[in-house]
Amino acid sequence: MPTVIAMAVEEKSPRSSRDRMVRSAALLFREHGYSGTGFRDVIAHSGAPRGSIYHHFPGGKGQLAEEAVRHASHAMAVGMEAAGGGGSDPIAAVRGFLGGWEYTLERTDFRAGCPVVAVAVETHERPAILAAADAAFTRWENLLAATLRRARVSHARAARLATLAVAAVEGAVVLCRARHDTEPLRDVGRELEVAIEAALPLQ
Amino acid sequence: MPTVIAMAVEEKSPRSSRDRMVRSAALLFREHGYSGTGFRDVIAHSGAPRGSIYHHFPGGKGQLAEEAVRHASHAMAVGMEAAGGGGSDPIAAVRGFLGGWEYTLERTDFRAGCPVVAVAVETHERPAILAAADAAFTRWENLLAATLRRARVSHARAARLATLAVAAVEGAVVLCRARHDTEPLRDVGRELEVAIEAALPLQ
Amino acid sequence: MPTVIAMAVEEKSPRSSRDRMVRSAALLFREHGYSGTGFRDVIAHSGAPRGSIYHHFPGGKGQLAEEAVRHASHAMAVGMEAAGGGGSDPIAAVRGFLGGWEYTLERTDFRAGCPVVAVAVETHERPAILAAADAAFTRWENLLAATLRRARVSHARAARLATLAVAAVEGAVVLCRARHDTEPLRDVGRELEVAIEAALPLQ
Amino acid sequence: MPTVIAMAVEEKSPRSSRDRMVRSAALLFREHGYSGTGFRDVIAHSGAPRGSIYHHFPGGKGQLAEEAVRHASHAMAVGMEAAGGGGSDPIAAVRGFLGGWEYTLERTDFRAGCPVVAVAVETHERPAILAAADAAFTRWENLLAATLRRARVSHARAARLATLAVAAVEGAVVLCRARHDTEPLRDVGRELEVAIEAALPLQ
DNA sequence: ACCTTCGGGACGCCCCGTTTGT
DNA sequence: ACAAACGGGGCGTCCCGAAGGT
Repeated sequence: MPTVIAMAVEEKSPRSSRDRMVRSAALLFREHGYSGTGFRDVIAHSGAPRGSIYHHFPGGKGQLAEEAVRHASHAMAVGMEAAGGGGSDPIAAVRGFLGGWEYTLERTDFRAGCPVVAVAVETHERPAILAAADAAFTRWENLLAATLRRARVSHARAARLATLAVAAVEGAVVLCRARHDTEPLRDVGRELEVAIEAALPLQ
Repeated sequence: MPTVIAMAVEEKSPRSSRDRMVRSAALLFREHGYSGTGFRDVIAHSGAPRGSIYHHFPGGKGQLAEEAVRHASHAMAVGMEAAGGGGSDPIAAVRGFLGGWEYTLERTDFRAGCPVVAVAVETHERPAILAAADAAFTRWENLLAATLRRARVSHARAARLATLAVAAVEGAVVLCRARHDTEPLRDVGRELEVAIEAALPLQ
Repeated sequence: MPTVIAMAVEEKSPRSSRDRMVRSAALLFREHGYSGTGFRDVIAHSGAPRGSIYHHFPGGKGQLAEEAVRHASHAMAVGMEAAGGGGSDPIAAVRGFLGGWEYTLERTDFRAGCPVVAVAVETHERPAILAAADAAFTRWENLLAATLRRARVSHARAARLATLAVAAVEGAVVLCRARHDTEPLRDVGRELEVAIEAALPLQ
Repeated sequence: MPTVIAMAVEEKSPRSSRDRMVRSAALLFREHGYSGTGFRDVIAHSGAPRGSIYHHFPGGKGQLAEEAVRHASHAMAVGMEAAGGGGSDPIAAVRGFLGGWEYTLERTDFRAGCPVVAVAVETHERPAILAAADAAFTRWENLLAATLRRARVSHARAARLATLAVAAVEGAVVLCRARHDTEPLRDVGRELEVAIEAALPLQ
């Protein structure tokens, strides 16, 4: 149910002013990237007061990005688990991961990609930003790898396949934005399913 | 021969002041992204005169990015062809593609990624920029797909596998930058090889 | 005894949180001026709690500055009296005044000047700040003038010489900071002594 | 002729946009100090365009301050020479120096002091700012010292008296601003004259 | 009484991508 | 082919309240 995943990322009910800023940052980063998103944009999008930024994020934009990445990481993980990430069907798990992006791309007319990737493609002074991005990717890989292992794929193979899936889907999202078409994501999905089925033990 | 590829991207002998700006833009985009790279940086890196920008690029920063993407697209394609992209060994072709990135990542201590991805993750007013990125990805896919077809993989399957390869490698480069480690790229490479071999017809 | 004077300004044992803020403000003003010193700096330097500012100083930064000037005025006056300002040797009194600054300049590597001057060179909305500065200068002049009168210098002459001394020493402190050298202060001291001796009645 | 001096500082006919910025900076620094004067104020006062600042002063505010100090230094020196600084009457030279400030203070209702002092009372990252202030003070001292030497005062004594005069006048300007009265300046002037006359050789 | 959280608009300096004159 | 000049926005920080906890 891709909608569920996307909702986990996008529709989380706004709570505090601070949370809204983090969520807005994630939403804006995935469209305009880190450098392309200004505090001004975050303020306008979240409706948060301007003077509160430094109060909530003394570490400045870097800290905001760090938390936005963690927020996106968590939201996606929750969505993946809801889509079967806790079970033993790796195909379903990958479909959930992939479907979430397909939904997001179409819903935003290919303006939005993955905020974690958007932050990770820029060199940052603050290494914690990249560390948060790494943690996000690793978490998603672990979710998929666990599903594969539950389907009796070997530990090492499961890890590699999970890395392949995360990398391929994230890469495909970029291709889709450039092509203004979800075909790359669907093609990647089909081949990932083939690769996973081939890795499953007989019966 | 990764070195050959990387050289094709990085060491192309500078010719005109205009070419140097395009090349510098590509080198800077892959580190700091589109918005994170200013004209000032391009000027400083290329040594070109300040006032020449709008003489050479009346379309402004967007035009420069467009040409930088085309430049990177071409350089990478040349490198891939040199690494076996013209032959009938798809494994070698993928290894060439992948090895180029591994070399670049390590040489720059993971500061540099793919300039095409860096440009594609931001929404642009000028659609031609994304079109150029799409053309780059498509060209690389076509190179790999042609190799697969020459190895007797069906047309449709070859296209999908090529898309998987480009998406997975580009995604893995992002993962590697976040992890400060080339392991994701190597894992992706191993699984891509497995998938390709499984797709080849029996002898 | 210059050390005594400086101690009176700098080492006064901290009492209440409020007093520490006033003292910190004086110490920071003499280095960075009024506009160059923010509440943030005062908080950090004094260790006072952030939310207490407007409890203790409802008049805001202006009130803090006013009290800082009064604090500095008093501390300097105490030091001058300790150095002979209560006696009948004007030369000793001037030496005490001057020596205090020489000590402060050297101890801070010429980063710190007179906080009263630092506040007086800026136009303020709140006139009470300048009034406090005027009171400080006047108090110091009166101390020196009283010593001169006790040495039998006429009332009017004593007042003028005291003004000269205060003005010259304060001006010399500024010159010393610019020159990163105490020579101007020493030169001014020598000439002030000559002028005072010339003003003393024979025998 | 104090008016002449003040005109040299204040009424210099504006030439380039850049010169107007430097002049405005000097005029604003003398009222609000270095930190109290923002680029916005300089822009508004000079009428210069905002975007030109970084073009004309790549060194930022520090460079602007440096040049403003040099501008003030030169203007004052020109005024002093016009008021007798080139002759052999030290009393006239001091009167010219002092009268310029008296005129400025009254004309601005004691809002304006010496821009060089205003800059020198703050600690600066850029040491060149303080160096420029030192050069200004030294230049003025040398002008007065030369006059004293021409009146046959010994080299060393002339230097010390010149330092006393510059320090006392600059200090007195600060006192006058605090007191909102030119009396300190007049008192200092009388005592400086006495001291200088005492230093002159008998006919 | 004392202190904290949170908020609030304005402005700090710097630098951006661009246009205007040669 | 280039330098000068331009207006707007970058992030960070300013000084100051409002509301509430202890």
